Amino acid sequence: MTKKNSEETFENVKKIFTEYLERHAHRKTPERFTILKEIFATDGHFDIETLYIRMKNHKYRVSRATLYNTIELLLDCGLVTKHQFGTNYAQFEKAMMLKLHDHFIFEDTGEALEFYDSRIDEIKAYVENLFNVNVSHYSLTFYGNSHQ
Amino acid sequence: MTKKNSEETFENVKKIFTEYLERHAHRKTPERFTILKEIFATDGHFDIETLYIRMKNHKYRVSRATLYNTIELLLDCGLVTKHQFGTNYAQFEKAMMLKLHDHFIFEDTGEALEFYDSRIDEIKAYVENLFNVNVSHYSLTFYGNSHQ
DNA sequence: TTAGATGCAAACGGTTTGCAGGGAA
DNA sequence: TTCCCTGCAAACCGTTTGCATCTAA
Repeated sequence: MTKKNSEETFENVKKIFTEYLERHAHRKTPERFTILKEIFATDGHFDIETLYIRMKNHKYRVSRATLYNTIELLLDCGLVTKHQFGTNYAQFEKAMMLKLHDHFIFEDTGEALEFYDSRIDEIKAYVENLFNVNVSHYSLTFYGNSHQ
Repeated sequence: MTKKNSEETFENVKKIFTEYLERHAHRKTPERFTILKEIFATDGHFDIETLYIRMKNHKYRVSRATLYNTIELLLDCGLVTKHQFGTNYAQFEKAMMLKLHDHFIFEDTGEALEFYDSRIDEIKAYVENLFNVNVSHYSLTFYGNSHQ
């Protein structure tokens, strides 16, 4: 992806967040946009502490309270997703606009690989029909190790 | 299921645990078997605090430390499974010997329904082949609400 | 007898909360 | 000017740990 493209992508994301904040009468503070920028500038999963340290290294100091607060907004407007890979702390990642994806976690290192298999959508439809419910989101994670 | 049958089932479970403890040179303490019994006497999910209180109500006092310790053993020998349904505390349930099952969680109440769809095994095979890994376990959970 | 297990309470660590000060609208 | 938001630090709470005591083997 070219630099121009990723800039365009971030502009889209910024617009989505801006509209979300306006729609909910939330203030457009510089902290909120800086956090959004930091999240979209890096790939992969992160937890709050990692994000906190990363922003400090980039000479931008925010409080953990603001990070938790802002992540909540980003989750609510769908720009970030939350994972709980069997640990007792949450991990996040920027939302994939193009397709949903699921995870394989290496049990020894915690490293995450991503995949997508459309059969999950069939299972989802099965569940919605079986229980007469609406599924708003789901989590599919495999855990294991290298073959031998 | 008759009373006789469920007693037989618990005898099996007790035997599995006993053999596990012997194989690993762990002591067969009364606490460990009482905890196992308490877990298999009730259905559904539970967390450590709930189990702790339930045992207290049954006039059997164990420390939380022993509960955490014993749960770890039960997980290791496959008699109990652990879930982390997006919260920051773990939930457990006795292992289903007959079939694996997955969950639908009501977002408002936290209530859990269980289901099984064999297409998950196809996805598992796909992932193992894709990444050249062995999957030791997995987690599939849908979240949502009643249809209207 | 003795190494491993228990119970208690303190420590730990991620997350939440209360509040004074600051800044977006 | 208003009152929502931020930063800080304390509180919170599920989980882990240290240690004296106990007990299964």
